[in-house]
Amino acid sequence: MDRRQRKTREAIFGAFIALLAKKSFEHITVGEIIDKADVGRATFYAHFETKDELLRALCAELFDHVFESALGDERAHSHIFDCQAPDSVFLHLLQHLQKNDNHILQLLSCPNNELFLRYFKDGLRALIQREQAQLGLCKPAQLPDDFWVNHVTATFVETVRWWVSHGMKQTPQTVAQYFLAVV
Amino acid sequence: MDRRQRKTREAIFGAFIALLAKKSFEHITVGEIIDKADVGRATFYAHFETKDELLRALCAELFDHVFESALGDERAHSHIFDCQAPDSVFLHLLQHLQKNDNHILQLLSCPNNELFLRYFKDGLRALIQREQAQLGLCKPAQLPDDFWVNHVTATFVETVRWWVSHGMKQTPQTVAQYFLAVV
DNA sequence: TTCAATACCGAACACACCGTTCGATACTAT
DNA sequence: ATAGTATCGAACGGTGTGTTCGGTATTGAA
Repeated sequence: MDRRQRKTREAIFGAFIALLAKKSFEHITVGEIIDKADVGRATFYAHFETKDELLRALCAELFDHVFESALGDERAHSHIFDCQAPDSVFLHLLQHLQKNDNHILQLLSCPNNELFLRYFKDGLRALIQREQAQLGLCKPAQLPDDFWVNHVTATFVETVRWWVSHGMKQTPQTVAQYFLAVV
Repeated sequence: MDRRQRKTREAIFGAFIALLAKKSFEHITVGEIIDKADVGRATFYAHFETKDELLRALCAELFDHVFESALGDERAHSHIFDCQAPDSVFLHLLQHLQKNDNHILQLLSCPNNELFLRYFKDGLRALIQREQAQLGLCKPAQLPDDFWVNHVTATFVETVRWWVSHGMKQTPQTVAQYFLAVV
């Protein structure tokens, strides 16, 4: 990819993330983004059709990375799926989040984080759906499968939300323990 | 209240709800609302300072009613808090929702229902926080109190969301049972 | 180094929506 | 009957969007 394209794209993402830390998505204007990114208006629209599409691209970039790396590590160190450590995937995700890769945490705790929580949840649901059997969670017998998957997913997302909104004072181990206690 | 005021207010609410069933809040314009409600532009702004304020007023009207009626019934028929029926409050809420009072269900299942789910959740959290002891839920010992309250709240909201998004094919009893099975 | 491709700039434009104003009209409560 | 008030509707300034286009600067390959 052309170096100019790359730099522009990163400048826009950077400006966007910085703005998202201060105000909600709806109140951010394209004008503000291109000012902070210091790119021309036409340039912005050459990269992203609309502000919504920019958000989508950002989420894709961020969360794909999180889940791929989570799965990648799983595949690399397959011991994670051992019966002795059924909670490791969740713990691993929490630790990954704690490292604050790519400012994900700013986004998850910013004024209105619904957008990001939704992406997070969708990605996570796919992961849980796929690896359900290996996660060592025991589903109460009478529950429909999708209800259970949705419940586990929502509970983990909610746990993360609670964690970041309380300043992440607990260790990932503690949080993982809370999560497992209720699920 | 002046009959004209009342009619206008209801016309706006009605138009707003109808539009929300078709498209997301952000994509609804004041122009569309006043067209469908058949009121003048100035009239709209005489009632609501902004579109956001209209949403807030609608949510307040809807959910206050739900929770008040839930609590009202509790207070009236105090047997609901009997130890024999610790699940009755949740069941009652589900039954109340099933009656589809004031189109709440349309809103909870419309394209982006985040707005309503947030209001629903906030109201519900207050209720659970307050009546925690009487609800017959047993909290695992080591959990922080607010984590637990948040978890129960989020789980109930998520249960309702799952229910409506799957066409409410189950009876309130069944759904209440699913909820209690995971909480 | 040269050069064609292409990314960027920036100003201008048409368009849509917002929220306000104001004089005229119609309705309501008493 | 009348004073008070809600509504109408058109018009206006302001802000944000997404597009266009001619000119400039950078890039990657020959």
